[in-house]
Amino acid sequence: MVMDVHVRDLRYFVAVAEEQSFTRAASQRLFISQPALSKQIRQLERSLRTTLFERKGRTLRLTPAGEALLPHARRLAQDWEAALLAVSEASAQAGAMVRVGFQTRIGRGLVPAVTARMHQRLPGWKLVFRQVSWADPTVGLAQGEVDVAIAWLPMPDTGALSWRVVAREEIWVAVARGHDLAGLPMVPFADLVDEPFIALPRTAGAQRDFWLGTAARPFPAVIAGEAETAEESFEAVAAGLGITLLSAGNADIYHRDDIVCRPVSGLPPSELAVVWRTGDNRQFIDVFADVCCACSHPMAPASPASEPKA
Amino acid sequence: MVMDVHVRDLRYFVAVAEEQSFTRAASQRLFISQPALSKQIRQLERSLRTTLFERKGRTLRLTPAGEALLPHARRLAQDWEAALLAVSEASAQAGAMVRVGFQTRIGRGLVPAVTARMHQRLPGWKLVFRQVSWADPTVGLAQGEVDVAIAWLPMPDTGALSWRVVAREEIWVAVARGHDLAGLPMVPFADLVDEPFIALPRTAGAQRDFWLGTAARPFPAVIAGEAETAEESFEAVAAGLGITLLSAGNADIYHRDDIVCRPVSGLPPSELAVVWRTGDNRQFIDVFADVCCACSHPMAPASPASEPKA
DNA sequence: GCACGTCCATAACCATTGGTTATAGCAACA
DNA sequence: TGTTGCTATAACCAATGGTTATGGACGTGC
Repeated sequence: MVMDVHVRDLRYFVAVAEEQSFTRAASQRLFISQPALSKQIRQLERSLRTTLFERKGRTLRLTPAGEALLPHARRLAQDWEAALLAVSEASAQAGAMVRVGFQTRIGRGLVPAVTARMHQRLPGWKLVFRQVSWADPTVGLAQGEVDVAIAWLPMPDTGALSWRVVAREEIWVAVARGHDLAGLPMVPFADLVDEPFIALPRTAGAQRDFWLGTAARPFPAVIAGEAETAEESFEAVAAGLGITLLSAGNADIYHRDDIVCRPVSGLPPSELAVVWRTGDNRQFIDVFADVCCACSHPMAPASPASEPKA
Repeated sequence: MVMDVHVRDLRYFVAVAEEQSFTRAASQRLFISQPALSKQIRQLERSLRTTLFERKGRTLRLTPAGEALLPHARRLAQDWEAALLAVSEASAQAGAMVRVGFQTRIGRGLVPAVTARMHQRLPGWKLVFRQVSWADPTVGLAQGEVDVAIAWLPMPDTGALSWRVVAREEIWVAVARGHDLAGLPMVPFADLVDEPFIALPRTAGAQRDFWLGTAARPFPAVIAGEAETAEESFEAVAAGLGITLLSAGNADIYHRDDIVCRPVSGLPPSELAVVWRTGDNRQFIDVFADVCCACSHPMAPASPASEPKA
C-alpha cells in the first residue's frame, strides 16, 4: 500500500520552493490560482505527514523534510519528461512517422512539397501533422508530442531547441471590418500600442511578447483576451474584441470577409522555422530539416497577394 | 504545458506489463477492479497519444512505446519511494523523533519501559507511535511512514526488512460468546479449519496466511470478512461473523465481555519483533532495537494471565 | 497606532476523475 | 457450437482539483 504522488504536485512543490511564494509560483510559474496551489501543497504535506514549508509571517522557507524532497522532486519531473520523450520517439520510430507540430497553418506550398520530397528521401515514412496550442511555447517538442515543428520564432531561449529559418515575413495586423485602422494602407505600430490585443496565453512566454510587439512598446500591451489557436484569435478579432498581429503570409492564408489585414511598419519581420530538439540525432530529423529548407523561400516577398478588400 | 502522470498510473502500467493481463494485475497486484485498471491504462494511452499494449485476442504484449516506457516507469516508482524515505527520515531527524509503527497494541509493559530507556540513551528524542493498517505488510516501513516497527512476524521475505524477536506467544482463538468452541479449555486447530475467519487484507501477504494458519491447513480458509485493524476484527468476531487467531498476550490485552478467547494447539507460536529497514544505519535504530530487546521477555509464559470467563 | 496592502488558508461551488458493479463483445477452448 | 475468460464500456457515485470570494495575519507606511 503505497502513497503515490502526481508529478504535477511535485512540480507545484518545486515551483513554490524556488519562488519562495505561493502567489508567485501559482500565477507566474504554474498558471493556477493561489488557493488551488495552497490546497495541493497542504494535501501533499498531509499525505507525507510532515510539513515541507515553514510559514513565518511573510517568509516561506523549506523545512528539513522539504530540503530532502526538493532534489528528488526535480529529478522525478525531469525523468518523467525523459520518459515521455523515450515513449514518443519509440512510437514514432515504430510507426515510421515524422510527427510535425504546428500552431498556425503552414501553407506557403510547404506541406505538399515537403511531403513529396520526404517520400523520396525516406520511402515508407509518413508525415503526421499535429496542431499544438499556443499555450505550449515549444510547440509540442518539450514533451515529445512531436518530433519536429514548423513554428514561428522566437522559441524558448534555453538551448533545448534548435532551428533553421525557412521564411521571413513582415508583420501585419488583423482588425475587425469597420475598424478605424481598416482604411489605412499601412499602419505604424505606434498607432497600435493603445489598441486592445488578443494575446497568446501567458505560458507562451517570448512568443506572446513577440506577437504583442512588446520590444517595440513604450508600455505594456492592453490585453482584451487570450487565444490558444489562430482560429480562436480571429474569431475574437472579428467580434471586435481586439486586434492581433500576424505574419504577412498568414494574412492571406487566414483571409476572411469579416477581418481586414494591413501591413505594420516599425516591427521586425516574423520568421518561420523548422524546429527540433537539440541533440535529437535521429536521421529523419536532419532529412526533414533539409527538405524544409530546400522547399522554402526564406526571403519571401514583402507583401503577399492578399489585398485589402473594399 | 506538461502532461504529467500519477506514479500510481505508472505502477498500474508496470503491473499490467509484468502480469500480461489486466485481470491478474488488477486483482492480484493492484487490488482494484479490472474495469478501473482498463480505464486508467486507456486514459494513459490517450494522453501519451500512443498505445502501450497490443491486445490480440487473449494475448497482451507491449508495443515499442510500451517497451520504451517500462524501464522508466519502474525507475520512477522506485525513485519516488526513495524520495518518500528521504523526506520521512529528514523529518524524523529534524524533530528528534523515532516513529514507531504498530498494528496491534504493543502492551507487555514494553511502551513505558522502552520510552524510559530511550530517554536515558537519547535525551531529547521522543517516541511517536503510529498505528498502521494490516493492509501494509511492512508496517509502514516500506514507504518511510515510520522508522521502526513493533510487529508480529512474518515480515515480507525480500530482505528489505530486518528484525529481532522480542516475544514468542502461543496462538489463541477469539470467538463470539456463546460460540460452540467457547466452552473448550483448548482448541485443536483441526477443529477450526471449517470455521469462517475474519482475515487480514490480501495485501498483507504472508502475515494474512500466518493468522489464517494456512501452513497447517488441509484446504484454504473460509473467509467471512476482512479487517484492517484489530478493533475491526474483534467487532466482527463479537458479531458472530467469524473467528480470528491472535497471540496469547493479545487475548488479555483485547479482552472484552462479548468475546471468548481460547488457546489453540497445533500451531507454531507467534513472534513479536522489533523491525527496521535493512541498511538503515541511523544510530537511533540500533539503540531502539537494543532497548526493545532489553525490555522484553522473549520466552514469555505459555499461557498469559487471561482466563476464560464464565 | 492605525489603515492599507499583501500573502496564505479556508469555504463554497462545480466539473472532472477514479473507483465500483453490470454487462457487452470477442476470441480461445472443449 | 456452446462455454469460458478476458478486456472494454456504461452507469453510477464519492472524491478530487480547479475556480472565486473572503478571512486572518503580518508587514509597511503615514
